[in-house]
Amino acid sequence: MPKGIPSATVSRLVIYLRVLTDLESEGVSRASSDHLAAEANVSAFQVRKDLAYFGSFGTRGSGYTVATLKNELRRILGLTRPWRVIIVGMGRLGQALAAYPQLDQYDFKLVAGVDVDASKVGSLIGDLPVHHLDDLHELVAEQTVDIAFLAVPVDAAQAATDALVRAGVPGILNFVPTVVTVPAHVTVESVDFLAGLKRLAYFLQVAPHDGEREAAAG
Amino acid sequence: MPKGIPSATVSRLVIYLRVLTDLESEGVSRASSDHLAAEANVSAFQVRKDLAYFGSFGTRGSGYTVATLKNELRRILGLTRPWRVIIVGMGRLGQALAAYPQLDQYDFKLVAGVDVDASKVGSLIGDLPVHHLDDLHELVAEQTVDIAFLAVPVDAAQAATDALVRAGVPGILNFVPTVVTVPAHVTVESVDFLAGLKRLAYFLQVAPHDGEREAAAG
DNA sequence: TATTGTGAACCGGTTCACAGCG
DNA sequence: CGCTGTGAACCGGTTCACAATA
Repeated sequence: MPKGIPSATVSRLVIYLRVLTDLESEGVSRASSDHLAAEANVSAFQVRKDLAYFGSFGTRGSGYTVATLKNELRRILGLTRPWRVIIVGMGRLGQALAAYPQLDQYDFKLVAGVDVDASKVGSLIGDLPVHHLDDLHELVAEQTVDIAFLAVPVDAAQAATDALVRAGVPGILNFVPTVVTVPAHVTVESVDFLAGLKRLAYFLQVAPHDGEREAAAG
Repeated sequence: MPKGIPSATVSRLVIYLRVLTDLESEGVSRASSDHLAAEANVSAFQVRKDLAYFGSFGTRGSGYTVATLKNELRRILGLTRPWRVIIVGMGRLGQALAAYPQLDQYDFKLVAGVDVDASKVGSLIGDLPVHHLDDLHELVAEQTVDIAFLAVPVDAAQAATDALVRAGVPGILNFVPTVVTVPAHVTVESVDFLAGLKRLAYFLQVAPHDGEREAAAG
């Protein structure tokens, strides 16, 4: 709920949630900040400080209850209610995303694909109905879309983004290796593997066989 | 060359390089830090400070020469010499990566795929020969592999990583939504779209229709 | 006694103002 | 005169030490 949370903290909360999910599936029911920290590759201070932004979830002397903390993190991250998702751009990447399992694990619900290719529009890809970009407005209104995966070619990225903004989609997960500009009321999170690859090249070049790094990533 | 460069700076250098490439293709030959800053969505101070870590590339009074600065950034980022890449895990994602164009644009050369599925090993996917994971050591030695794209299932990620480390691959671009652990002499950069998606959910939930964000991403 | 929760110190990156220079 | 390059101020996130408490 509060404001002023470092975005690095949010990234780590996502990791803690993953760790807790793993621990739970291994039957571990309690864990200390030390334990969580080791699994997440951060310091125990960091774990406690990150959690402290949102409240007190542990028991002094004995640590955290895995199931409880996991649920708190899901709640904090907004992963308890369903998010309705469309995929914009049903090329190779869009199709790979459409087939990704695990998505409904946290209530991300793929409701449709969008493309401009007449041979795709109207068909099903996987079990996703593909609509034309021109029909975006109705689609978004009817399906109350929360999030769009942007997976179009670079040249089409800004135009598709503008269309999403006009249609009222509040969140965009951008897979396109370019900067897209949106008004302040729209949230964009980027997943740019080319940028990651170039950073990697830099670190390799600067410290050949001698760099330590574990980067969070969009 | 120097040490102690903020990794955020490296991320931004990648963006500047992209901007400069765009400007060059538009026939723009000179640009000020103000101009670059606007295109990259950062402040002009930031652009100058980032560049200052590596030297002086501009001309006082008239800005930067696009072509020159672009080449400097390519050199700084290590994008002038070829990088030899293998893809580990030739599932849907691995295949999408194998087909990605633009990769050789900066001299990233896909040399092979790796999988454990007998029906894939020995075949060509796209034009990539697929080897068995057990033959990784020879493959890496023969092909002098610099970078591995890790695109295996979550359960197999750490084991595949260990194999890459043993085989002597110095850099890993990790697409798997999990934390992989490596010794200090190996560099890992992660591209985790599920993490990005969860962060997006958080920002949407915390500031419904009222969040500004432009995230860098792995 | 063990481990959390947190105010304060520390550190590093960003912002800024201006000196340096074409 | 304009724009770059940079030392210094500022700010925010991380680290730490320790008080609180089961």
